[in-house]
Amino acid sequence: MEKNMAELFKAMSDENRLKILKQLLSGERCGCTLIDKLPISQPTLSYHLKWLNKVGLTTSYKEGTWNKHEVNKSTINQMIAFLEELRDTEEEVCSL
Amino acid sequence: MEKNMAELFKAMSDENRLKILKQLLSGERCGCTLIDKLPISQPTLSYHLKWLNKVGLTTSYKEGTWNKHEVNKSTINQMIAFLEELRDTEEEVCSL
DNA sequence: TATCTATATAGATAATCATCTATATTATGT
DNA sequence: ACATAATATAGATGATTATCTATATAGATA
Repeated sequence: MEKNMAELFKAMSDENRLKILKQLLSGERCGCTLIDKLPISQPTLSYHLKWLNKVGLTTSYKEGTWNKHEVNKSTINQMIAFLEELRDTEEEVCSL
Repeated sequence: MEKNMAELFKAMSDENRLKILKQLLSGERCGCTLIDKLPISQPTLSYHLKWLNKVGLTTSYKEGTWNKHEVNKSTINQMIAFLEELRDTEEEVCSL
């Protein structure tokens, strides 16, 4: 669990992947629509979508010719929980 | 603000930087103590601390020979806020 | 079957990254 | 002034990354 946190953050460390996530959450569902609003080629989009899937930030399913993508909100919640826990880590008493 | 979110996530995308942050929050304050619990060399630690500083996740000040480091919790809060906003992005109505 | 559309894969490339060793710098204490 | 301790910098290196073009695959339809 801890182990793949770094990987989740890495998935979010790319400007285009962040845009993809945002678009997916705004209602977009398929690559062919996403691509119009991104400054990257179709193979690069495919690469990023695979990345997001691999780390569990999205899921996808085929529907005819196209792929529908969905954001896995529970993964985002995991990240939030991790950051909150990190933020609230208590300082050890008696470190001197 | 949006612009450097990706960079903040990248700062968190490294296992050793995460460990550093956690140690800092647990009360550790100087590199000489941090290094003992990390599988990296001193110059590499220096590199990571610089990274964390650069993106605003930590601040540091000299105290004699050594550097004291502190985590900037407000930056962590920014990240949490960003993720919450992302998670709660509303689906557009009438996308058909 | 031939064609069009959506997506994936292969292969190449330039840039960035994490890491090391060796050395320099800076501050303390003798 | 010298020695020690903490930290930084320089330079090198192998791995990973994001990107491209060209091509392949898969599904839908005429």
